[in-house]
Amino acid sequence: MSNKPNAMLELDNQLCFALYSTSLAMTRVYKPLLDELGLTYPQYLAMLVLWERDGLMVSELGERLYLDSGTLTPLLKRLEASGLITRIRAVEDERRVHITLSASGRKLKTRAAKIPGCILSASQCSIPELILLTQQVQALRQRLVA
Amino acid sequence: MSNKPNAMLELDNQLCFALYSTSLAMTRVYKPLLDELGLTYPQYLAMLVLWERDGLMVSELGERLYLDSGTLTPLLKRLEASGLITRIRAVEDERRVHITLSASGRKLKTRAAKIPGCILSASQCSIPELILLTQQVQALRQRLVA
DNA sequence: TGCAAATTAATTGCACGCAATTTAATTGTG
DNA sequence: CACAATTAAATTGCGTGCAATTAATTTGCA
Repeated sequence: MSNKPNAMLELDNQLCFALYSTSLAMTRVYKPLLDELGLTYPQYLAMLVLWERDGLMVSELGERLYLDSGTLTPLLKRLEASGLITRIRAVEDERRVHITLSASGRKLKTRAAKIPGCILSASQCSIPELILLTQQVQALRQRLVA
Repeated sequence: MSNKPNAMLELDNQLCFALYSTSLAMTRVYKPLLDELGLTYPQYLAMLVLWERDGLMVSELGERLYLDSGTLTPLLKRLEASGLITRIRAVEDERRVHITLSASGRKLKTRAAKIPGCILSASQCSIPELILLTQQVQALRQRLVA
């Protein structure tokens, strides 16, 4: 910053805009890679969660992704329509819906495996630099949601 | 990362998700502050640009914000409907539309002046830490758009 | 000069995010 | 047991982002 009167209001001094514009830039880099898999970027994030742990409820998926059912329900319906997941009401508590990978949903993970390397090379970051930046941004997120 | 087989595909190892979720968390912190001004977060960004330099063309605004006319045209129409800006076709080149602040658009800057401080306190960051993180994220953005 | 190429916004269609509400099921309390 | 409170997901409505297309204007070149 500086001693200019409104330096705090300048776009390029704002962390929020750096995050916003960089996140969108990241999504644009993913786009052609995800097009090959038939996924949007938020759908890809949901698949990442399910590849780690299958059978989560919608609300558990939402906690992992910081998204609510208003966002996830239609997104998951599209993944179901694509044949990647199934949405099944829990018998023990019919309010809950469990999200389960289909065979083709599990199989897609192998095709997705090359994506992180592509992104790494596009970001032109060293691995340690990338890890540090990730941790710093995660730490900021934790302070913001508190 | 680690030596686990799919560590690169784990959600919490991904810089992209850190940026995405932190950017959304940031927007949620802004929401109540911007509600008072009657602005959405992207509208606020557009106003930040115009408070720095008035009379830009749509495409110049887009270069600053990394957004295209498909996003900006409807956003700017809403700002015009709110009475904060005017959209005027340039006489020298009628393809161009200049965005100009109205009196109330200029005046809104004084009410917005307190926002950066609120965000700073919510982010619980020291100023030097915030500046450094902003620069690192901006540098990543530059590499991604290249 | 004439006219194709390029430029600038606007439009269309789709997929998010999210606030607010609704629906359905379960829990807790008297 | 009854029934209000709570919980989980779905729905509705609005404002982005963005690809693809369109419309209007200007530029550049034969």
